[in-house]
Amino acid sequence: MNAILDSFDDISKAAPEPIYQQIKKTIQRRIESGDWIAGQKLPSENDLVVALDVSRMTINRALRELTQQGLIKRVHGLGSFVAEAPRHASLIELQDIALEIEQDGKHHSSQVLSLDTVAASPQIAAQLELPEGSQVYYLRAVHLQDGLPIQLESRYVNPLAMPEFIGQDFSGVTATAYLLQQFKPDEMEHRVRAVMPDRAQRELLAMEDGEPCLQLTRRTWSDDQVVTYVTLTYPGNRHELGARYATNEYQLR
Amino acid sequence: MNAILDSFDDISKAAPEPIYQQIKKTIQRRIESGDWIAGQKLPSENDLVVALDVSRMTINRALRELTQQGLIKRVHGLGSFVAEAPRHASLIELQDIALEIEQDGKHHSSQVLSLDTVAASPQIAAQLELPEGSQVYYLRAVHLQDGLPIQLESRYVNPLAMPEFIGQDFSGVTATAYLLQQFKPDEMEHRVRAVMPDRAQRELLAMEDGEPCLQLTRRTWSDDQVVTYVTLTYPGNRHELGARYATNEYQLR
DNA sequence: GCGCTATACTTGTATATACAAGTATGTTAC
DNA sequence: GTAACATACTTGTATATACAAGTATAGCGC
Repeated sequence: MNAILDSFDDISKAAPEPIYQQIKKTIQRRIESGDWIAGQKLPSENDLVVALDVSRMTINRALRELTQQGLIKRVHGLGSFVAEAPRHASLIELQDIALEIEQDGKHHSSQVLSLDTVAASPQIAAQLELPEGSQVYYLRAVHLQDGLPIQLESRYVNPLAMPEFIGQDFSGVTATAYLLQQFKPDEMEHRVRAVMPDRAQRELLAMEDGEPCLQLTRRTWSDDQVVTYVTLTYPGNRHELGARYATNEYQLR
Repeated sequence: MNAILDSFDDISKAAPEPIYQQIKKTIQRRIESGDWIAGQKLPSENDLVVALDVSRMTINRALRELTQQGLIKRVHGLGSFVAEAPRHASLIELQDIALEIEQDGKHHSSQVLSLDTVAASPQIAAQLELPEGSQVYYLRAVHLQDGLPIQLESRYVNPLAMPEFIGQDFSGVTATAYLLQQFKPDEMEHRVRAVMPDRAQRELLAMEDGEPCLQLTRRTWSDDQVVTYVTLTYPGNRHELGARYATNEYQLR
């Protein structure tokens, strides 16, 4: 146990860096170096109070923030433990096509192809977690960047969750923007595939023969209901998904 | 100003929920409802101490955690302000192919096609941020899931950053796993495209004619150097990228 | 007008203390 | 043996207090 506490040599109250930060970094280094392994018990707050001659609140703050960062886990009444190593996740950001285009300094427009109430096929009903044959809203639209088609939107909406959807005018706002305004999603599922477009899609996207598409499908939950199930199809040669991040700009809990 | 403080009616010291939580939620609701707009100044800690009859440390904790969550911004000596609304980001997780396959309960194997030192083409040199014609390491490998090819890896490695790379044996560990073990990336860039494979790729991936591929390219930085630039090619009909998240499992700062 | 200083207000950090509440263990009563 | 209880140790929260340090402003001296 003393060996563990010895790790905390270099805590200095005179240093310009706050004490709680120094404690955090010390622990963080030990964990990331693999020196302390997952599940291992950390010294208790009181142990550290004695060893470092620092107030318990200061130590509490350090450990609390490490917990928020996912490096350690704390159990009320039991102690603090090194957390399992997080999955190494890399992330791609997806956002509303209209925003994305306009951030590029280009002009976005869209064209609604259809907006109807239809009976859900078994497949669609399953995706929306509704009984087969339920009435659902179905929107089809093309999004253009400087006049060139760049995204095909095929969206099913759960009328129980979004009754107003059918009456909206989507020439001005995108359905994505409208829905995000209406509710706060609490769960999302994404899939990205490469597919060959059928002829109708190829024509709508003004694509050459033999060109593939990037296809993104997304389901969005709110209140344990699937609100919307959307398939976005992009011409493979005209669009790519991507992002660049500093690795501490995002966090997975 | 009083109108703002009136929002804090429902703070109860007797409630089972901690006071700092109640304060956080109250503020969070006001911000998310659009009631308080970006840039608006919040009451100071001392204002809240008086208004809520709560210790300053409790309020400090609430505001500090809201800052960590990105909902507010605090300026030392000035005050606390409602933060700009975060971009609405949705994320896809990418991870080592070997891990992904084995988490699926399937068997991963890989085959190194080549591992050489080559002169970087202008394009490759640019991606690696090296002078044209630099010597770089070049690895090509196929990854198989239960014997079926599922990923083609084409990786360039900066020898200045990873001199040991060329001497490794990648039949046991994947290059991804090896590199992640060697250094901690501090920045990453991802792109996802749909492409048609050339004949060599099609054969390596055992694909039918006319099938598209999902192509992911990634650049990884450490110490402001590009360490590796990799292109991963997946058969479109055999693999998709995806993830499902509760929206508060990730966070973008 | 210009520059300096004093002042008031803000957030940031650290401490000492207190009590609540969860977990595990040992002990006692039956 | 088993159930109830006591105890020791842990984290979780809340308070009162103190000082440091950043920002803006008012007022003063010149």
